[in-house]
Amino acid sequence: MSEIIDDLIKKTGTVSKIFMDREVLQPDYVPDTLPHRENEIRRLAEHLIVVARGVRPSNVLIYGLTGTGKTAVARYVVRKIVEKSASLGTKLKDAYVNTRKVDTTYRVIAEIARQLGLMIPYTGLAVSEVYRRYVNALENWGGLHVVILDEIDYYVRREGDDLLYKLVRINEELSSSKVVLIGITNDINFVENLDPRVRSSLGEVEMVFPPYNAEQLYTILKQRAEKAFVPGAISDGVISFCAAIAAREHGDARRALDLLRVAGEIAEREDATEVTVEHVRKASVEIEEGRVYQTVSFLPLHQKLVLKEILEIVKNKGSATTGEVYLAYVNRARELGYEPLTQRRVSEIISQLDMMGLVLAEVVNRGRRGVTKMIKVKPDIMKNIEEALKDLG
DNA sequence: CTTCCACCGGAATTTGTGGGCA
DNA sequence: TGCCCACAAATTCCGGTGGAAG
Repeated sequence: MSEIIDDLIKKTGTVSKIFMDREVLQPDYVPDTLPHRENEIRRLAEHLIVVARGVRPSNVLIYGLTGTGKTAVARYVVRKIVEKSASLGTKLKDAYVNTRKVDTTYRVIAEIARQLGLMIPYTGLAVSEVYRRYVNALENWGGLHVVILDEIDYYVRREGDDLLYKLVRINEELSSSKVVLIGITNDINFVENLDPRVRSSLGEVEMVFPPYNAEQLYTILKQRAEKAFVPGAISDGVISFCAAIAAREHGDARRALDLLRVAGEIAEREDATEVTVEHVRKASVEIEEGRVYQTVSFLPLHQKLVLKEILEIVKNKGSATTGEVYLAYVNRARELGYEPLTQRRVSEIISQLDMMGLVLAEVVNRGRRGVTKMIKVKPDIMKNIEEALKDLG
């Protein structure tokens, strides 16, 4: 046992043969330069720079698929301008909220207020109270608050656009201070469901981020790789292989960087001196397997039970329906001494499992035999799921 | 052409927990 | 102390639905 630990310490404790600075490849790392986004940076900066004269710029809406640098550009530009504002003597602060992670109205405003320096308890207050405190704090402070709302499409889909409406009109309540919104979304169509007033205000300025192509991904990876890896530990060919894989999957730079990092980690684990194409292939598999295993093992009890029964039925018959799964689930739950959930709930759980990519659930119409979900499981992840489900016995 | 199955999925409501404020 | 609040999971209620069987 202790040899294993010693061995690990030796490996990580000594200088790595592969990594020079693995931080550079972490998803939350914001690099000093963002290649192929120079135009977007300039446009956003030009738009926001009027804050230097104490003027409030109009709100901005940024579109683009995942991993196209929307968040990085927005945060980068805002950060730079806030840094500059100190020397210009303008009062400027920023707030960044990912509304997919911070996913209720209360938590979004609370988070914005907190980043202005307020102390807001994480529950107990009314939403309107938090809003009031935020407005008061803004008035007392008398500056300009740049608020970045990331992934707002997810938020609006769940909670509606009431909060957005309030935020968009917040300046009417303020005299000494101002708020600027920068909205970021993956979904171009989501604006159509917005209240017209919100749409026109938020969309005063719109920016679209196109996906990266393989060539651009290559330069991005190359730039990071030079900082992240020991010289000679990775070749251009391997980098472009990563870029090609990611480009095939909609030009997602985050994916490409993940791939590079995990490939490096595998190489390190194997005690290799160089990252090879083979390591990248393994990384690609490992990322997927790890994702499946992780999501399954963190599933709550009843979700696991449902998934288990789905697997059971699919193994026998190739596919399952909601009714079959529910029946099997109820029996199993009783057997184990748990009170079964209702069918309505189980139906929802199946939909959730589908969204997580663990099963494929398609709503099908079987004529007189009713409407149900045809549930299947991709054969290549079945073993992974079973492995993660072992503890259910 | 009509019926009618076996669910779907939206909406409202409940339950239980953790907490704020005066 | 009493009243108000947020929130996730679950329940209750119920109006659809679309195509194979009749």
